Amino acid sequence: MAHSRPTLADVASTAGVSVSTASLAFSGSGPIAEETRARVLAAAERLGYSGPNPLGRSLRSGRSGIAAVIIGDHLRRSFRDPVAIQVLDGLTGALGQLGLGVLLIPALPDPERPTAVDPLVESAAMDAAVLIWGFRTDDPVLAVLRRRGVPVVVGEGPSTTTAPVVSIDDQTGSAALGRHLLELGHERVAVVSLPFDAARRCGPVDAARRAQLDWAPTRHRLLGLESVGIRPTVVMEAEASLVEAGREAGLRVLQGGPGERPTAVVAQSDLLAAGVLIAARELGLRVPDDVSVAGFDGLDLPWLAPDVLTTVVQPLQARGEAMGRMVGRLLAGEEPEDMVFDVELRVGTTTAPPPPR
Amino acid sequence: MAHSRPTLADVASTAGVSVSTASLAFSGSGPIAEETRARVLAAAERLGYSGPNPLGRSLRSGRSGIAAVIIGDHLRRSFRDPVAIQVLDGLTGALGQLGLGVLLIPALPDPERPTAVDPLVESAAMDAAVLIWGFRTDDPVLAVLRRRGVPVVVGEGPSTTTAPVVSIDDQTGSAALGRHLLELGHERVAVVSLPFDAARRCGPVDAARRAQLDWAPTRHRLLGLESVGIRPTVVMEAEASLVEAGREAGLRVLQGGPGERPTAVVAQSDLLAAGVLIAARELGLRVPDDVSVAGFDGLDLPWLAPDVLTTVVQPLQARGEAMGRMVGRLLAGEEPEDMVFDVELRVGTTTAPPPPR
DNA sequence: GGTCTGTCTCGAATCGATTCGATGCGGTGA
DNA sequence: TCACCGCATCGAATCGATTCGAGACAGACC
Repeated sequence: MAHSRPTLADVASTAGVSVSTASLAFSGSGPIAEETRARVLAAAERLGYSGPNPLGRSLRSGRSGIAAVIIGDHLRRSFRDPVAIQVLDGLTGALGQLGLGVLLIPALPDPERPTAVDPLVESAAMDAAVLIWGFRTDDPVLAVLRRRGVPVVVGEGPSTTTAPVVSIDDQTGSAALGRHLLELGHERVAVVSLPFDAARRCGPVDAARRAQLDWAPTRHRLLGLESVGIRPTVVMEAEASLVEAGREAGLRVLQGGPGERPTAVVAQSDLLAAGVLIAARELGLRVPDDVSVAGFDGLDLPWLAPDVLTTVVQPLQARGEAMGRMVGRLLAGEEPEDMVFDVELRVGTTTAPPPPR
Repeated sequence: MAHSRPTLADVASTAGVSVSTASLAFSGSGPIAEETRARVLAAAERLGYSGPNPLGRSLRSGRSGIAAVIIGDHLRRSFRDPVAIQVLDGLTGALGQLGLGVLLIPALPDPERPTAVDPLVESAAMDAAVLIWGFRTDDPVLAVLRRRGVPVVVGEGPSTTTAPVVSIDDQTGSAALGRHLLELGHERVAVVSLPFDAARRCGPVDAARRAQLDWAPTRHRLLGLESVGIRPTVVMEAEASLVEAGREAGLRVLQGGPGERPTAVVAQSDLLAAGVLIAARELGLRVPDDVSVAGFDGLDLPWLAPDVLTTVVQPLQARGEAMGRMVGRLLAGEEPEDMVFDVELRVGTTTAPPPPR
């Protein structure tokens, strides 16, 4: 007591009341005379007691006040994508409303021990977990959380789980974009895709690779195009949703003469699309005169000015907030349904009819 | 016991041992027969017991295994800056090594109640806190943490505190950049600065505003230029370290004819510099022929290609890691000194001698 | 005066683990 | 044979709070 921080018991004895009364003075859950309360608070002030220790409180209540946000990648890679940031921002806001803090866990899969899981996933205190990025259908993280009995919300990830999923209507949005390109008259459409899985290869996709496709947004956005009858001349898998990766993929996709190369490139994210724009510029191609470029996400990319990207707008922050609210419902004992947000095609200046032959 | 999750006591009684022995089987801190241990683990497996409850463990050990990372802004604003992301990435990595999780707290100052503090800062369980962004010298967050007795490491922030600070040598780096410009022959140098404080105005800085300058990197980078004799023709404060803000400030700074406008613009971050480049392009100015532009941070900005920004490179991830290690030393009871990283001038293609008159 | 009601306070149990000191036991050396 | 030692195990205290049921007391009413 001399050295360590004061406890509620110290405060109580200083104030001349019992521990339970002192507890009441802080929590306010129960009848207490105003005068007594003031005496307790004064004693606390005097001792430099700064409120009930959260650890003791947690143990008793069984709740830690923490929601884990688990990401299957390095932060420096995932969070260079403004998409992730905005979702996270909405999520922390909504969780904050619930009184929950956000424990950030970058749960990198270890290629050498694929079933191993970050120790924090295994043992950190958490009332719920949100998987927002980069998980496989059979991800061990999911298994560990289930074993621990932690309620889980899945942001972007496998849909074949027992956890509720908050996602966007990738497929419909992609289909709308596809129709837009068809109406403009495009026949040779190339796709620069998001990664297929954690392997993060970069290169053209063949049938074998296509069969491995495990990442939900990638698959749905591809299906959307195909659903309106577009057969991509090539699907070029990018290493990550980053400008640099889009540029690299763009350079490979846009090779060839006017008769061979695609007249339109659909990138599966705005950052990839920005990279493709840069690649086109480097190759001396005019957008949209020589080639049309479209993205996905609806980011605000001022440095593309004066170009305005044709893209599919998704509600990023709202998606994060919805994930947060779903955590709340899970904790309230409900069994929420999956949730799908609508998206909207926004036509900019980067798509136009294909060049005449 | 029927409904709730099994506890160590359940496992112990199932295995036919005492609770303390069962604890030993999991923690491994103490002698235990291999055979007994196996029996305990088997019982745990049978009951679906997934390891000791972190809350109980925490209460006993007095440690939560959590380090708070506190940011004085919305995530969607701070984290759109790759600088913040890379620092955070290094930080989480280093804290992970220590077995600490990262509790992310966006502690937005409430303009109506400036002394109020996010409830999580007030009451979340944490073994240490790292303030990485956007704090004033007399920030109430710091006061609350001190009252709670939480060890604090300051990333970018007030240097006049009792907490150790991990920073970079802004001033020397800025001075090197200043000398580079002087050697090229520049006389009219404008500055596009980082925000001065949380107020986030955007506009030219007058003496009164200059006196309010409370944000360490802004001040030091300004001092560095002045220390080599550069008197900026104007200091234009930007709203945030973002491309769009840099563009806006750049448009205002680059007004005027060849004889009036600055021949060089020093932006206090690479994102701001990128915005200035865009502004110059929009105004029909060639870089570096008509105007030189320099930044700070040393980011990888592929979409500026073929330009390569002249900038001051700072070790972002290493800085984050150092902050993490400093937390470790604080927890070990040491009293670490402040830490300052060196930076390095990297000359790119965006600076050249001023145009002849 | 006695009883009842309502308000305030208290003691003790509880949350789930860790840890320290004690105990029992088989084996060794004198 | 006895004292002693080390290993494995156990019991009980402990961490810091919350909460429930019980008790004390004052005022109101019959």
